[in-house]
Parts: sequence; C-alpha cells; structure tokens
Amino acid sequence: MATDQASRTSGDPVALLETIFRDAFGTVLGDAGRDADPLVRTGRNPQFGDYQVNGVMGLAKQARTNPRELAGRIVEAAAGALDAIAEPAEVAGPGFINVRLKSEALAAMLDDFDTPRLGLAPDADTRPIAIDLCGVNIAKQMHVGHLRSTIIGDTLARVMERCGRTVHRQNHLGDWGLTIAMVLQELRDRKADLDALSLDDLDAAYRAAQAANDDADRAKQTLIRLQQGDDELLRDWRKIIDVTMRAVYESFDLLGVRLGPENNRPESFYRDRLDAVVEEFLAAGLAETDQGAIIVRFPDRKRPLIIRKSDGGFLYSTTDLAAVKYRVQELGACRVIYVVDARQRDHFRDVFDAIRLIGWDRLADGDTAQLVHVPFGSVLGADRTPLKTRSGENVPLSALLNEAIDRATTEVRKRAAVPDSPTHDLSDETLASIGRAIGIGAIKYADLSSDLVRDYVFNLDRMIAFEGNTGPYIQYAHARVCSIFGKAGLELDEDLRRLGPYVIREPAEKTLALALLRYPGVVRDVAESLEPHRLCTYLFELANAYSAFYENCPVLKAEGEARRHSRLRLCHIVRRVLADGLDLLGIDAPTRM
RNA sequence: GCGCCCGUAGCUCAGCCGGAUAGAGCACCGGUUUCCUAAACCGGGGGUCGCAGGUUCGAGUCCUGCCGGGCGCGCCA
Repeated sequence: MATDQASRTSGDPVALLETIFRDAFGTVLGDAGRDADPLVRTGRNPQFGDYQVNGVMGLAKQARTNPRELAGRIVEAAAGALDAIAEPAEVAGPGFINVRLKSEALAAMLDDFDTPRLGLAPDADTRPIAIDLCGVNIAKQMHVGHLRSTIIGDTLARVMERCGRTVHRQNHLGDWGLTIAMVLQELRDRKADLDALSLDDLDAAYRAAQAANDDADRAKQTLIRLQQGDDELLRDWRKIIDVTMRAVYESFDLLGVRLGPENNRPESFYRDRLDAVVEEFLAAGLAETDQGAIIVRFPDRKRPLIIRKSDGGFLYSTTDLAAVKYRVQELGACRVIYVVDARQRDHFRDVFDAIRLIGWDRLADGDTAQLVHVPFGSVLGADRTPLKTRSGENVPLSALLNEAIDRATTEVRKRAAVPDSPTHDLSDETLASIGRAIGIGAIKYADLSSDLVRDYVFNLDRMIAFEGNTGPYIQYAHARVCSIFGKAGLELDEDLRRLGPYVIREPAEKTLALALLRYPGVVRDVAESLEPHRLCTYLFELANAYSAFYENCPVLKAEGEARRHSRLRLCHIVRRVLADGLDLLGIDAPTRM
C-alpha cells in the first residue's frame, strides 16, 4: 500500500504529504482549508521529525481558533492516509505538525525514485522558454564579464531542459552598433588584411577605435553605409565576425557549454524590425518626440526609455524591444529570461515595462509571458575591484580558464604519482582531461554556488580546494562513490534494481535517503527561482550525508546480503544524483581523479 | 540630487513565499583513529543577524527611517 501511494508522486515525499494534508485541511476547514498551502517543509532538526507542516498556525489565525487544537483535528483527519507511510503525526510547539516516515515507506519511495529520471517528472507546461545569455561583442575577446552570463545561462537552460522544457538559448551578439563601425573604419584606415587577421589584431583595432573618438563622425558615416548594405563593408563585417566567433566557439568548447552557431541571434538579426518597433510605439500613443529623440515615458519614474536617437539611429533598447517581441510572439516563449550583469537592472526594468505597456508580452494562448532579468554581480580581483590586468584591461577569459586548468592538472598529476593512488595507471592524456574537468568545474562551481547578485572575489586557491563547498569536492565525492562498484565487481551503469529492496535501518541511512528524495524538488525549485546556488548547496549536503553514511555503515562488509545489496543501491543512486546534479551545473564528473 | 542592490561568526557564504535553540566550510583549540574507505573523524570556542523603531502568537526574513559599501541615472552597449 505504501508503494502505491509513493509511486503516484515519483517518490517525492513532500508532494505526497502536501496532498495528504491539503485533504485534511479541507476536511476540517472546508474550501478555505483546501485552498491553503499546508507548507510542508523538510525538518531542520531531526528531533522534530523528518518533515514539518507549518501551515496550521496561519489558518488558525484566520479561523480565529486555537492553533494547537486545530492542529490536533488536522492530525486526526490525516491519520488514515498518513498511516500507510508515517508514524502517527505529532503536534508540537505553537501548532507545528511533525511527521516521521516509516522506514518501509522510505524504502518504497527510494525504489520509486530509483529510475533514470531520478523522480523528476516532466513539467505539465510544455511551452518553450527563451534564455538570453553570453552576449559577446564582435571584435573583442571574451573576458571574465561574459563568463558569468554564459555559464549561469547554460545552467538554467540545462535545469529547465531537465524539467522537460524546450529552451531557446539566445546569444545576443553585439555585432551591429557604432563600435563595430568604428572598428571597421579603423581597420580600413590601416589597410589591414582581413583574411590574415588575428583576434589580437581585432582587439587592438577595437581599443584604438575607442581611443580615437574624434573620428566619431566618420564612424557614423561608416555605420550608415553598413546599415544601407554596402557590399564591400558587409564583406569585411562578416570577416571580423568569423574571426571573433572562431575564438568564441573554442571557449564554449573548453567551458563545456551547450552553445553554437544555431544559438546566435545577433543585434543584426533584428535590424529590419527596428523601424516597426518605433512606429508601433508611436501609433499606440506610447512614444513621443523629445529634443529630437523618440522616447517612452513611464508613469512612476522620471527616466524615459529612448528608442530612437535624434539622428535617427536606433539603440540597444530598440533591439531589446524587438528581441522580446520575437521571443514571445514568434518563439512562443512563456518565460523570457535575461542573464545579464546587475548594472543593467534599470535598463531591463524599462524595457520590460515598455513591452507590457504595448502588450507584446501576450502569448497566442492569451497568457502573459514572464519577463525576467537574472542579475549577477561582478567578478572582483584580490583588491576587491572588478578584475582587470595590471595595465587596466579586461582579463581574457582564456587566460583565466587556462590558469585554473594548469593548477588542477598539476594537482591531479601529483596525486597520480603516488604508487597506490587509484589514478596511478592512467595515461598522461587521461590525467590532462581530468585536470581540465576539475579546473573548469572549480571555476563554474565558484560562480554558481553563491547568490548570483553578489560580487565575488576570483580566488583560485579557494575554488580549487578539495575541501569545503567547492566543485572539486563534489567531483571527488562522486569519484569516491564510483570506486566502490569496481571493488564490488559491478559496472557503473548497471541497473541494480535486481539486487532487491532498499532496507533503511541506521540513522545515517535514513538521513541519506531523506537527502536523496529531496533532489527532484530542488531541481524544480532552481527552475522556478532561477537560483543555481540552491542546487550547489544541496549537492554539498548530499555529499556530506553520503560521507557520514560511508563512515558509519559498512557497504561491502555489511552483515547479510539484503543489507549489503541495499547499501550498494544507495551508493549507486548517490552516484547518479551527484553526476546528474553536476551535469545540470555543466560540470563533468570523472570516475577517477 | 534621485533610484536600485548588498550588509549574518576572524574570513567565505547558506538560511527554503515569517516558524521551533541562526547553520556550514575555512581558520583556531582539544581529543580519537589506521578502518570495506581516494577528501580522516568527533568535540569546543566564537553572533546585540549594520543601527533604531513598527507589524505579528512568532522577524535574519515583512514595513519605515538612518548608517556603511557597491552600482546606475536621456540620445554607448
């Protein structure tokens, strides 16, 4: 019976308890109770049970009754349904309800959870989602500023894809502004051979062009010719895009992000739509001419949004309006997510509000698309100012990645040199690929593991440490689990369900089982909140729960076959959750390191 | 000047639409251990949650004001 109940929720006890208590609330309080959220939470303190129901106290206030007494009646109403999976619930404190799962129910839930999907059912909503990420500029090297947008965006995309969603990753390349015209102008002045151009040459031309802004008028002329479709200029323009993107794709490859040419929706993609954007705002009476420019005003702030300059040119705001419209109306995205630097908060607030004013957030099905900016903080150097080289320039991304990889590879080789090390027999090539996985994992995890809006100091020593809440620590935990299967004579990806049921007896086993069952909820939570650090925190806690389990519960030497098989299955599912979680973070999980 | 964000242990950070005694890692101090075990383990000290009010049965969490730091603010992106 417990198995039947649990299987309806793919082994997610929180969902199951929510159903049970929602029913009980309804029985006791009618519709008011049924509509309320029971607020089922995992217990923070084992002494108060495995799960607690916190929703009673709020309801008692509304119903003007004694919360403890109400909790008692709800426990009574839930008792029948609860009996299959839990010990009798207890009322505690001012009106908490504490629930302790029966160990057979826990075992049954784990069994349901033990599938390739790891308990994560696809979302009922199948509409696509658009994520704006990366946003590199043509003629510039990728630098640390693009790192965060790229890896955060890729992670959010992976999480949502894991929830069964179609995600349109949109790389909004900066390929069409005045700066590009300036670079083109600079290169023509130099009579540069565009077929032999390196990215360093381009970068130099970009900086030279920026320095020489006395030529702004000539650059504007160049821009106008480019926008009018001058053949020669367009040809050169495509060449500098090629040079830039070749290096960008190399960085994507090294970083292991799922981005390629198919994700490119550069500014130029929208160039034929910009006139219409301005026209429609004017026609709707939402835009006005002011000092020669065309602006959108908002009722609640002084700052207007300029959508066309007084010289007739368009701005990034115009392009962003066109892009949101495209993503909602043509891609059908019910969420349009921008993973962009926190400094652009005001900009996105204005753009999104303008979209709402004109109604371009309306989907074909009548719903309103959610427009959301995911703001992230800056990467700082040791001096706590934004990371720059000594000469004051942006640090190229490749330099950062290579340093991390070098450090990690050195560490891996050092460990492999020890004769009885598990990596001692690996080829140099394999060790190098492990080093790459650890170096990249360290950088990504450091970027994703704390609240995104906070600035953080780029500190390789801390990132690459094998202790604490770091990428290498999680990878290490995974590799250690892997080593058990070899000793047990099992393959890593073998289906171990044939070994028989889970047996949950020891406290460390129970803690581990409860941690495992939280996984689907955590993934859904990240998809909803857009806060990847919650997944990092979870993986760290799971790794710790596993560590305590492994310390306290013999696996290979467990007494009795049933217990040994159950523990092997626990190891097996821990390995898969760690690997799956790391994959959602875009981090490789080597089996040895 | 206006606006936004941040302020939790010595350091780096968690704290799940307000919920029980505010947690973890690193560092520090004390103890245990050579195990199926690739990061050893257990315990301890350390906090007026920036400050002051307010709402609430209950506030690190919500509201108001202030302090400190960061960022943004009409034709760059």
